[in-house]
Amino acid sequence: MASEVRVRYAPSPTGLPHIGNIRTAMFNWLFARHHGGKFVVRIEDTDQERLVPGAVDGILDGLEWLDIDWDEGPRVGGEFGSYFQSERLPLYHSEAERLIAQGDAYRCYCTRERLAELRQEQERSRQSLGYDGHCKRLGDAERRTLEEEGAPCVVRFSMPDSGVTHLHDLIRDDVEWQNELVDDFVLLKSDGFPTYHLAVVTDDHYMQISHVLRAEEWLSSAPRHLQLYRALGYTPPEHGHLPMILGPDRAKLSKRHGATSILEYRDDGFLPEALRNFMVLLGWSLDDKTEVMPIETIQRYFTLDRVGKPAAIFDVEKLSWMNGVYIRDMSADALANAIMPFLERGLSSDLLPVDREYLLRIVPLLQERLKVLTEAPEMVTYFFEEQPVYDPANLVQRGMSDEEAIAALEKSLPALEDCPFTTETLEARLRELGEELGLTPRRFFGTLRWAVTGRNVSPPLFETIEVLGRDRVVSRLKWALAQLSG
RNA sequence: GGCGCAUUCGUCUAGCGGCCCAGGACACCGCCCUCUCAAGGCGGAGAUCAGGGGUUCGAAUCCCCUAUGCGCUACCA
Repeated sequence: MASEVRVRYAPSPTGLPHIGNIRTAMFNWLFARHHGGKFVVRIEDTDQERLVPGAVDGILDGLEWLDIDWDEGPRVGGEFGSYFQSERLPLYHSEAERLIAQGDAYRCYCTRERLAELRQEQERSRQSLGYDGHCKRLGDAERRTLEEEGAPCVVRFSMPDSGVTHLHDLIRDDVEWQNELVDDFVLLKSDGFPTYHLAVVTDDHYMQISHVLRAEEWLSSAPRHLQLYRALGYTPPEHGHLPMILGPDRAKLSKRHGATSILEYRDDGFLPEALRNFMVLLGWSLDDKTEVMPIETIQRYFTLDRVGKPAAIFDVEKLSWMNGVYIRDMSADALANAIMPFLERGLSSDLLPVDREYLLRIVPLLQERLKVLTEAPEMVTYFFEEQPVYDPANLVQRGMSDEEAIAALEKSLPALEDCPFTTETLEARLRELGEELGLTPRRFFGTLRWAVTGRNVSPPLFETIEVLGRDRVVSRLKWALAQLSG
């Protein structure tokens, strides 16, 4: 590629970005990293009415959490700033004025009422929708009068009324539109802010964006943008319209599809690495079998020719599976760090603070049983409780008599009191004891499991006993015995 | 209504004319392992490649039509 690759992610701070939006950001970022180019973030805050306070930080925090770094934009600056469109108004105005002077745009004084009526009328008569060009045909005198009156107005782009606009899309190949079918869209709103169309085209030009990679929902706007580039005398960047991500109901992702913001996935116990890996697979693939791969691999092989066209449905089940894969791959230390905030939030306060050394020994026991971090607190409570509370009836396993259960506990106590406390020695000793008692491992260990953890499922018994330590285990066995004989 | 895009197992996908009566993964089912739960291993079921026409010796792959889905059709992005 002759000139430098420069791509951008241009979110509008009207809310927190959902997974589809971030996936688009990530594809841009991957494209930039793959080509050794620049990834810029630009905030498209041109709709004053829909601005949501805090949205910008939410967006940027989400990117940072995913470790998607940007070379230019908010928080990092850059030579093409400002990276907030609301701070670039004079630029849009001068571009609009130029277009008016050239005859490629005109002021439109149509009221919202007239526009609404027009639309109604068009719908009624089943005509194609769109502005009818009323103000384009205003006479000079008429126009002057309105101007002198200071009538509110917008600036509209004057679309060619014939010919076709052609786009060679990097993902969808060749697409064409009849110019007469696209109406004279608004460039500048009456509040002086540009619309997306004007802002995106001028900024992409001045920020020297080489490739516009955005979601497919923008494909219909491409002819407008292409015509704008032409009228402004700019060379348009390459375009690639990425497949969209749909909710389980096949509709465009929105707030009602559960987790909306990217940060919610963090709070729901997903790892950024897993989410990233999963997201990239929505619309891109390496080959016919590789799915779990490090980000370096993804960056190395990320090319547009491996991006698919059809929209994808977001499947949380598979994300959870992949999260589990990533969890199993972590070091005990890293997992302990990742889990800590969830324990601090999910464990009852009297069990806090968590002893990190102790946690480090627990972590290997739950590592391969964890899918999402939020499951952790529930899985480890009995490691921290003084005495788990449960129905003593559970100590008597199915097919066992009360006497057998009592005997199992009574005989185990002295063994646990003097046996070297390692998984191996404990296992050898207790297996032997089980045989002496004539109990199947299933029943014997089942009883002990309840006594030790207060649960019917847990990590392997002997490991669990070792980690819990002699004092806790002995006292829990005594408690169990007291319950049964009491 | 108009315009545009899309269409391979329930879901994510491989496939860019013969390797495909279609491969992998999640989920599902079974077996093995086993002190429970997982993890892991092995196996199974699951797609007449949306439907119909062509082109070709040969089509999931190219062309046309239809259907369906989605997107756009705002002084929202």
